[in-house]
Amino acid sequence: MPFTRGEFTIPELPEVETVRRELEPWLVGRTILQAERVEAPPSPKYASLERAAGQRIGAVNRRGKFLLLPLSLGDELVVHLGMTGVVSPDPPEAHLRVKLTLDHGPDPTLYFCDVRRFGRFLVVPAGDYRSLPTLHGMGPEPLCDTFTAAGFAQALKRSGTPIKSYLLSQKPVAGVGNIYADEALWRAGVSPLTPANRVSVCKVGPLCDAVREVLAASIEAQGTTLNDYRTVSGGVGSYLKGLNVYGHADEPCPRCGRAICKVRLSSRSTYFCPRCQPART
DNA sequence: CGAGTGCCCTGACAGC
DNA sequence: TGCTGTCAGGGCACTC
Repeated sequence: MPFTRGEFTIPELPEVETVRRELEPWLVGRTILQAERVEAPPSPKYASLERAAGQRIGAVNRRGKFLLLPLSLGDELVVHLGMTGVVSPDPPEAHLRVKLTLDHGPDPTLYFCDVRRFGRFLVVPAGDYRSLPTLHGMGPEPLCDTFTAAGFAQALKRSGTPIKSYLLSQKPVAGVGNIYADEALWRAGVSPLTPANRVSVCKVGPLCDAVREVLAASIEAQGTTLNDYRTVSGGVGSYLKGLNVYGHADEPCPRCGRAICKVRLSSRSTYFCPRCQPART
């Protein structure tokens, strides 16, 4: 689900999945004739991009917030939208970073626009994610059967870092961003500051469920929000309405009425209810 | 090696 | 009006 701030939409996992579904029918089977870096200096974020030329796109997959496009000559195109990345068949007015020329067919040019340059658009040997440590060490997909309470419990034992920080690392489960981490922890009644390996046993299952529910609900709301976003800026309100704690500092907790607290954790804004999410060991 | 910090990058916005 | 400072955050380099 997109989180709209001003004119920008922060891509969360559901939006990346939406992008994947849009790219699939467009790109699968097409051959990349040319891959160019535009308005961007050489950078690891666009590593080996030119290797994509001459290769056919075999699929459009997703892992967490990464898009993975296996190519015909043994490489893989890795795309991360970062904060402001947009993939489109139409040229952007500014901030164009990558241009892919495709073989014959509709919409023969793919433009990657990224205002804040947090995104990536690079080529690696297929499955070789050593240059992308987060992808390399990524946990199970939250909406797949591979994400289980038992496995989640095992993962949480491996770290003493605050549970929210650990969720953001993508290691215990893939695709949880700052907003969803706060919302899931609130739903489960777990303090974001609790060390991962001290989350009480009886809370692991609920937190596992909360992660799934928050992401599933956001996917459900995606269409509506996208429509609003396209029409005007109404998408902001409709999405924010669905959030219980994120962005609601000093407002009453929807569950107990106590004021929502805002703190900095891992250089991220963190919102929680001190009553519903007590810090206990 | 785990944990913590700060950088990247740009635009919106508040305050003076 | 126009300038300055602050905020936003996914991933990763760096330090301890």
